Amino acid sequence: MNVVSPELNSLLPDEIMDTEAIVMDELPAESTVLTGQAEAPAPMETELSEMVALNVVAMPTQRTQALTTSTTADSTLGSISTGTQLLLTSSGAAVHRPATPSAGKSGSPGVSSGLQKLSTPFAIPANHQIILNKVSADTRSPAQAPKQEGQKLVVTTLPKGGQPIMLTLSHTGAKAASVQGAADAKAPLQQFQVVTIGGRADRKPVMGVQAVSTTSQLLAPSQQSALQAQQLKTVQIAKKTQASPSGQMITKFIITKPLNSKGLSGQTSVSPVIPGRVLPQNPPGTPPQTIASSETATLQSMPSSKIAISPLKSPSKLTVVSVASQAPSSPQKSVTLPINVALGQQILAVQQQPAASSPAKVVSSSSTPQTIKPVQTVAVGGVGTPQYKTIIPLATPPNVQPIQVPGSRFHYVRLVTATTSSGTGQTGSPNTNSPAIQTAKPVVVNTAAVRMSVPLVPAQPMKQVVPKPLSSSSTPQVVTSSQSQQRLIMPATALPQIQPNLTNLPPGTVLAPAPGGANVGYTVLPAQYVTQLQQSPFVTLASSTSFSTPTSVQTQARLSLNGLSTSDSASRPRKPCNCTKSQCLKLYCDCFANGEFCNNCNCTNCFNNLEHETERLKAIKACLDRNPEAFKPKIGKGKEGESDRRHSKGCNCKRSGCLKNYCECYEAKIMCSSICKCVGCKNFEESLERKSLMHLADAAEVRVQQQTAAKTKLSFQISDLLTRTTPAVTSGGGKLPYTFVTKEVAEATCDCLIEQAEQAELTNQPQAVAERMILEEFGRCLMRIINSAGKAKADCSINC
DNA sequence: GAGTTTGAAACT
DNA sequence: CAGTTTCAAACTC
Repeated sequence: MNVVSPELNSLLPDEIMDTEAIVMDELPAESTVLTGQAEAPAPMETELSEMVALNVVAMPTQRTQALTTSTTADSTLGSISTGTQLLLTSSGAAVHRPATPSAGKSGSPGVSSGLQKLSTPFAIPANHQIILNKVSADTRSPAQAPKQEGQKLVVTTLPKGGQPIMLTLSHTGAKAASVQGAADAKAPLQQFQVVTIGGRADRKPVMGVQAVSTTSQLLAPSQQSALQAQQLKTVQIAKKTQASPSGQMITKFIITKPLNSKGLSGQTSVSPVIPGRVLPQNPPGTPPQTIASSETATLQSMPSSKIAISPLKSPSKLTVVSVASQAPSSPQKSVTLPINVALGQQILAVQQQPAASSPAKVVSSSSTPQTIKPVQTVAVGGVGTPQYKTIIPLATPPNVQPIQVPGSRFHYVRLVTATTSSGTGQTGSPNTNSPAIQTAKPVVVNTAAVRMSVPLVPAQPMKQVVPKPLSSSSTPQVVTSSQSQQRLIMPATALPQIQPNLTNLPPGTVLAPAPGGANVGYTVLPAQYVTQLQQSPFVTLASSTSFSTPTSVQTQARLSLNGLSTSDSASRPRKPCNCTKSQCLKLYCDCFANGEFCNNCNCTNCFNNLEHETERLKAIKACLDRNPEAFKPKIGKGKEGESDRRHSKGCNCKRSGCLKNYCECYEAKIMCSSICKCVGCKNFEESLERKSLMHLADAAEVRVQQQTAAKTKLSFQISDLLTRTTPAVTSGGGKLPYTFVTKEVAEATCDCLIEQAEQAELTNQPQAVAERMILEEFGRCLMRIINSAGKAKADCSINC
């Protein structure tokens, strides 16, 4: 499975891609010890054959089938008895540990290099489905990042006293050990994903699970701290057990890596973004946090899916997490999760695809709302710098839409919701006919090298973001921390039954929407984008629900975008472009240059959208070839002793004197610096022209603000007056008919008052005089209304 | 709104 | 790297 198609990948700059591969091949069927092909090299550096699908079929005896890792569709299932611990390692060491000594064969001790132990065995509930899409790549320092071969992925369940299922995706052997041991401080950190599927949200999370990477074990504590050792990620999902059509209780675990949306674009869908919660990232070394989900999640990745990752302005990886409950009527369903990341933004596409009719694949689970812990946090283990993520459940309309974030760059997010499954579960893209999915394999584990695009933009401080909760049942949570790259997890739809639990999701990790689920998808968005998301027409933030845990909302550092706070940029929606010839695929286009999709623009023949991903990626590549820093902010911090903000390249103005918006320095409200090559520059500190212009600009801005405030105030006053006065139209009474004060009348009155205020201001009238003029005008307006009403009343009495 | 000006981006 | 062209935004009327 390709994360990025070879064609597209070749277009991406090498420096932004890094590969981390874990490949697990088929595991022996009927084997308690499941061993994939150790050291399986990634077929391609750019290829992710990293779908990890673990399908556990819980029979009445809670038999668990799992652990088939392969790119092929013929993987067989291993049978695991109830309460067994399943340990998978990509290194070929997949160990099935029976809970009881006689329950099964003991796994190879060497396999559990990174997985130390599970404190308490858990029974595997039926009908559990989890899909984890794992993207393991250090996007920030790809060149320095050795390939992660020791990644470990732990999947466990927290059901009714059962036993956890643990998947360890680690490459054992001298190679992995040497790599890990020799990892320098810059080496990307391995990440753990622990997915816990529990029958109840309030159940105790897998606190006893300790996952220790090989690197962590080899390194001293101080080294681990420096390296920010692999992070344990725990996801607890409360599930609901439900019988499959065949009558079998099925627990499905699917762990996949991001999929490329190519070939799936036609089927992709984007749902409105609904606020969810902000999940703080655990600092390195902190115990994993657990989030309980209220529903059973069935997730399945499409093997052919790809993920296109383009340089991010922000080094953080985007994580899309989609957890949806599957409709009972659609036992067979698969979800394709195309992910595209371009221009520093990460485009996430999640698409459902019908799975082949395999009993093992058939999973029927109805999402059941369950009590969820009010405060849940998801720690996102970023490499080097932890990152918060915004996970947005995707809403129903099955289409793909970009999410625009004005003022910020690289915010592309493709949201594809898992559509409600039909009886046949036909919602998938025809292009994603991967055998692995169509052929129902109980367990498919694929981990492959991922060549990730690395954002070259420094991390930005986060602004305070308070996503609006969507449904009352959902528990959106906002958790902030001092960490940069905070992100929110936002439910896109009111899906009471869904409460995905995501903890410590690694950057780039994608959790696919449950196939046939309740149309729920999750995408991770940087917190700084939330503001735009709330404003974007593409994203509907439901305000019907309030956070159940308002106290969890914490103040976040404000993001700085080109020197402007996120709130500033967010409050000023980006202007729509008017490109006609560039197809919005060149830096002429502000949308493209800002890493945004065109949205509500006036452009013609626009290719800056999801429908032209290939062209867009090529354009991005071309831009980066010309200028590797093309998508970096132009306004950065200047040299020491200079202004804090300056243009990275400097302007080249010749005729504008750098006092018009033609000048990028002036436009950014910064003065020209020594690196500018402008002629006749007047944009410097002592410039009288500049001061004059600034003064005028400030005065104009103040005037606008005052007018706006006055208008708002007067409108409110008029509205209040009208609402407090009971309309009374009596046939013969003396009361005036306030019903004549219509909206139009009120607006006209406001206009009159504003006009009066402007006149007072233009004539430099003192404030007291101005207020008097306005009040007098208001009185005249009232009199006119009264007179008109009285006249109309008289006319009515005559005519009627 | 049409036309002009401007400078960054793209191209040679 | 420099000169030229293209492009879209800013600006003017």
